[in-house]
Formats: sequence, structure tokens, C-alpha cells
Amino acid sequence: MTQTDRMTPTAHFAEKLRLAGLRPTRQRVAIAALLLDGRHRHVTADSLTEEITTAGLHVSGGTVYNTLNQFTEAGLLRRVMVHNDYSLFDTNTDHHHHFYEAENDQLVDIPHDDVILAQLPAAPDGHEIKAVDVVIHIQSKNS
Amino acid sequence: MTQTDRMTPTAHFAEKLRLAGLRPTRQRVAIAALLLDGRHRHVTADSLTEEITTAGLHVSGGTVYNTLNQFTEAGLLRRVMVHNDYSLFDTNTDHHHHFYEAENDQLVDIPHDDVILAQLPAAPDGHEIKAVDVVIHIQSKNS
DNA sequence: TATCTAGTTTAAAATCATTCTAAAGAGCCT
DNA sequence: AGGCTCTTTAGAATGATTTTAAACTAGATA
Repeated sequence: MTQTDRMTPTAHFAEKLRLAGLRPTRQRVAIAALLLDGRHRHVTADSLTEEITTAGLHVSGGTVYNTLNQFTEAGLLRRVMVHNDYSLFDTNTDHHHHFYEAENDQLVDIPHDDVILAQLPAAPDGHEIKAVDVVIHIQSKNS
Repeated sequence: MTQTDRMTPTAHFAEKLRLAGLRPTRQRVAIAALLLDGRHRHVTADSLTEEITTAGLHVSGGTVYNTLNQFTEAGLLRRVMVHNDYSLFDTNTDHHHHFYEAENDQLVDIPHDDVILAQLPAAPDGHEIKAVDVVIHIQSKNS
């Protein structure tokens, strides 16, 4: 059994990465420390790069993209699909939905049980449902 | 009252464009004739360009993109958000949802009433709900 | 019908997020 | 420590989409 509680922060995130099947390199641990600390938020490759810089670190652009994709693939992040301009990642991987206000490119989490899907269609033959994403597009009333 | 029934196809689509607030230019009418004939399908800038070419016509790339955006803006098309690789447009603007199989980039309409949302959250203060998009991600069972 | 003007189209260049490349570097097993 | 594979890097490449500036046209007006 793993006891991430008693570990140094670095060891804690290194372990988390190992469990996810990712070799804990310096840059992946650094990014994990920023994104996987339990705070729920939405990031982009750009905003993450800013955070890294602010933390006094440097990770190449390619690696930021790779890491974001690998974390997503490993289930440590969740990709949110609301527009085609750039990729958005959610540090909250629990099942939940989103409000999206296009006007300000604003994404807001919808609390866990506030959406109830009373009926879902059966997946097409030979297929199974992997995930259900609900995006509620909103706009300010005076516009 | 408009009687698009008795019109020539061109006049019919020109009228449709006028009603949508779009000047019926030769290229917009041509694209409307291809996309707004009532058939429900999903197109991309690329697939539309192919169709145009197949029809023996030519519309510049920029205009294809502009037209797709303008039609969407005008409510004649609907943008479907399932990935970030390129834009998808749905000729069915009625309220409906989608299955999406990432593996084959396959998008399938979900019949009108097969999704029932029993409960929706209230929009954040000062906002109103504009649209609710449900995307059900599926995958083939043996993968 | 000739003219005008704002809105459109065009081909080509520009943009921009993202991916790829080839070489240098770093985990980690023995 | 040695070595093998996976990673990172900076920079080039990709590819969808937007922008540009000049040529064109729909539709109104004279």
C-alpha cells in the first residue's frame, strides 16, 4: 500500500505518476504538482506554461502539450470540449458537467447532481457508452 | 408571406438566405442548395468543398469558411463540438444530441426524444440558458 | 439602363495551436 | 557505473482557419 501522506511533495506526485503508468520525470512531476493538487480548475497549454514560468521553472512547449495529453490519456485530467480554438483541460476528473459562456469564453462547473439524465439511448450495436458530456451554453441576459 | 414552393430552386434558397439576413450571392445560394435541402448530415469545410467541386462549381476556401460561419450565426447550421481537430457542422438545427465515436471520428444523431433531462441547474445569475448539448462518447465493445 | 456603394469573393499570405523531428538528456534496471 | 529506453528540447513543420487588399457584384438609386 502507498502512503503518499508521509512523503515529500515531490515523492507524492512521483508516486501518483507511477501509479498512472507515467515515468516521473522532473517536468512531469513539476506539472503534476501544479495541476494535481486537488484544486479544481480549467487550464490551457498557454495558462499552464504561464504557471510554470511563474513558479520559476521552464518546460518546453512540446512537453507541455505532451504532458497534458498524457495526463488526459492516463485519466489524471479531463479534456473539455466547448469550442475549437484551443484545448481546455479540467483538473476535476469526477463526473460533472459545464456551463459555457461563449461571449467571455467562460467555463463553469456544474455541481455534481444538478443535471439528471432520466433517460439515455442505448449505444449503437457493438458499442458501449464511455462518457456523457453535457454542456449548457449560456449568455448574459442583456445581450 | 413567402411562397418558396412555387419558386425555382435558386429563388427558393435566395429567399431563405434573405430571410436569414444574408445577401443571396451566387456562392451562398450554391452552398445553401447543397446544405439546406432538408437532408440531415454533418459536414466540414473540407467535405463541403468536395461537394462543391463535385457539383462542378468553385468557391474559394475563405468563402467556404465564411459561409459556414455565417450560416451557423444565422441559425441555418449548427456547430457540433466533439473534438478540436476541425469544425463540424450539422444541417439539422432542431434540438437533438449526438453519439460520438472518437476511434473512427464517427458522429451519429440521437433521435429527438431519446435523451431526457429530468433536471437542469439554474443558469448563473444574470444569465440564461441558450442551448443544452449532450454528447455521448461511445467505443466499440472489443477495444 | 447606367451608376453607385456597401457588402462579398478571391488567391495568397498570415496566424496560431499543436505535432513532429533529430539530437541531447535522464530514469531506472542490472 | 553501464546501458537501454523513454523523455525533453528547440526549432521546423503541419494544418485548419483567418486575414488581406484588390477585384467583383447585389441591389438601390437616378
